Amino acid sequence: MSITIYDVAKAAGVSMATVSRVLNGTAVVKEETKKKVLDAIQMLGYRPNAVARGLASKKTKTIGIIVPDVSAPFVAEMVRGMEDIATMYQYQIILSNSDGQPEREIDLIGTMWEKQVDGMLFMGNHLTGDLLKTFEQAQIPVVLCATVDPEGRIPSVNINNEQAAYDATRFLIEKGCKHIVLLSGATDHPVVGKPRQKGYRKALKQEGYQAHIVECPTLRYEDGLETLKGILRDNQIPDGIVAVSDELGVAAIHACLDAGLSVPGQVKAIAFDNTRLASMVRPELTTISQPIYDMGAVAMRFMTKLIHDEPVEEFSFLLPHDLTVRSST
Amino acid sequence: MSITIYDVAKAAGVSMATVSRVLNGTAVVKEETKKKVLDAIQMLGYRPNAVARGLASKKTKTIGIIVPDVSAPFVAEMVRGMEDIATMYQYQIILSNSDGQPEREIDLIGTMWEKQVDGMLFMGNHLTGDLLKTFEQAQIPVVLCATVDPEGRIPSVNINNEQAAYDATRFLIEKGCKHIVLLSGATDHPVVGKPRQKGYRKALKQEGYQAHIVECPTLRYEDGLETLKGILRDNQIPDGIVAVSDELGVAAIHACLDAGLSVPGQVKAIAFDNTRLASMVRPELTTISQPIYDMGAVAMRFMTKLIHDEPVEEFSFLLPHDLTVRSST
DNA sequence: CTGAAAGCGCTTACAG
DNA sequence: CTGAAAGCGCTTACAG
Repeated sequence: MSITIYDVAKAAGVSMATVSRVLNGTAVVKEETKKKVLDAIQMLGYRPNAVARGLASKKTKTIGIIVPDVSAPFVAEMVRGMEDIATMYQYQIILSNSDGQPEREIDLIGTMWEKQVDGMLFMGNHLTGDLLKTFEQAQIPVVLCATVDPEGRIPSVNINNEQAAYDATRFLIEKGCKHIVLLSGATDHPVVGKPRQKGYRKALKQEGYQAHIVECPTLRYEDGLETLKGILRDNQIPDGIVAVSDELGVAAIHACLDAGLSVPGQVKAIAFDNTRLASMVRPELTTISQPIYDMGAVAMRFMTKLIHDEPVEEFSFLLPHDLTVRSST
Repeated sequence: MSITIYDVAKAAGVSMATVSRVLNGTAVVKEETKKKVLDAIQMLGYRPNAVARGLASKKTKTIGIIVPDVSAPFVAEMVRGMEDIATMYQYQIILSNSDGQPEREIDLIGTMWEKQVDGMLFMGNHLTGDLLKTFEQAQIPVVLCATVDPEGRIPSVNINNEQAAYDATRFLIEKGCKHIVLLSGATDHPVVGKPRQKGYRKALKQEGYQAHIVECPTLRYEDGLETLKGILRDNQIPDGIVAVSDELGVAAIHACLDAGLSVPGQVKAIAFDNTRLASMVRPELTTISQPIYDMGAVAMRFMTKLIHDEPVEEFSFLLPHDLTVRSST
């Protein structure tokens, strides 16, 4: 049998309510009584049962996090940011991977709901109607991270993707590139698709250059390599490449080098994210630096505000991005 | 107010106990009654409160995971393996980062204990006495992952690090290398230190070659680069490098290239882990492939066995490693 | 400042 | 096959 609040109360010669009060600091307790309680706790090695507390107080001090895949570096770093802030506010996290599958996402929301999480952080692709409905049913605060709700119904933390893509493209233009390919994610993707294509197009249009958008099935290196090889094989050799992830950017560099093209001499490459990978290639990758860790941290901080009913000014956060220039451009 | 089991019971015209039984399948329920209950659940959109269930049943269906840092690719992939198996067995995970700090590790164990996790998966460095004592107090199953207990008191999942280091070194020797440097972790580290140094030494000794071990403060790229530059600057140019992580391996390649040495022409490099990074460099990195995902999966699978008191044969798992040959050797 | 008691939403012997 | 009731270990009005 483990030690309960009852044992502590008995040992200290007070009521359970009093023990609870010193534990939670929910009311003033005479200094002397407090000391007796603390001593008893110490002596017995008592640890409060958070599950019982959760049932009684209807607050579990845990936040659910749903992401497509923790093993992706971008996601892992974001989760780290979330976790650090959660710890700071004495919350723990329940983490689940959805692989971006809508049914799984809904499933996970349900399970977390059953676990009575105090809030949920969500990273995904499209916000389907079913998803929104499930969030609504769960009746707990939700914050999106690196995920946009085109209709702004749910608070979210992102960068300005359109502007970032514009900046990246513009940078290549200023370096003298005229035939710039965009290695894009799925066109209908609300983060790595549409808005970045828009920013890219805008920059080209200003110069009257032709757009050349290629969708990659995923943002992973292997797919990037494949896609790029296809482009180079068709002899549509660009002089600039904007890739929507560092992995695609590295793939771009390698595909060019493998084809005998010099980087940044003949082809310049710029990417998105500034994960650690960007500096682990030669030439090192110029990239739009996203504050990935901060995005997770801000999302979690915002969550704590929502949970504690603190006043909030903003609703959709757009964190600043930056251009980290290295030797691939 | 949310819907409780009481509401369902009333709607179905049965007792709470019966609802509980159909929910958990803990006893046979007449087909007709069952249907009534299921209909009521459906109609009301009832979801059982897992916290209340946890309090009553003393099982929370959650596993605590403590790792140094999820944002490290090795760790992230391992965690993914854990999570997938947990999902398979209907468990959820609480994830925390310790940054390898002993006090923090002990703290986290305490918090997870309060949360009544059914078991804990632990990845860390040294198993201090305090740590072991805390595990013991918590009275729940613990499994180590990519972490060794030199005295075998706690079940664990690893590869045979000594053998792996031997294999890597031997491979370079067979490729003709005579001056092989080991880019090692801290010498007293029970995973990336001692055992790998031992395997390395053994392989060299067989040939009568001289050992040259250099400790890196961390296993990260930046430190590897720094360390390697020091070695090359001292004009102690090796013809082979064994690095204990892929990041160090990539650093080795780049340091050599930057110093005008050809890889694998003048210097051959081999590393550990086979994370995705290994194939994202040129030349691609030859590396000891660790079944990272599987290590996490096996550890979690073993945990489910411990929790359910299934008979277990083994205690310390040594998963097979492999040598993935690429172009850096 | 402190205590007695109800209640959080389940599970689980115990009866029948 | 099903129900009534105790109990899991806390918190929280309510009294005093």
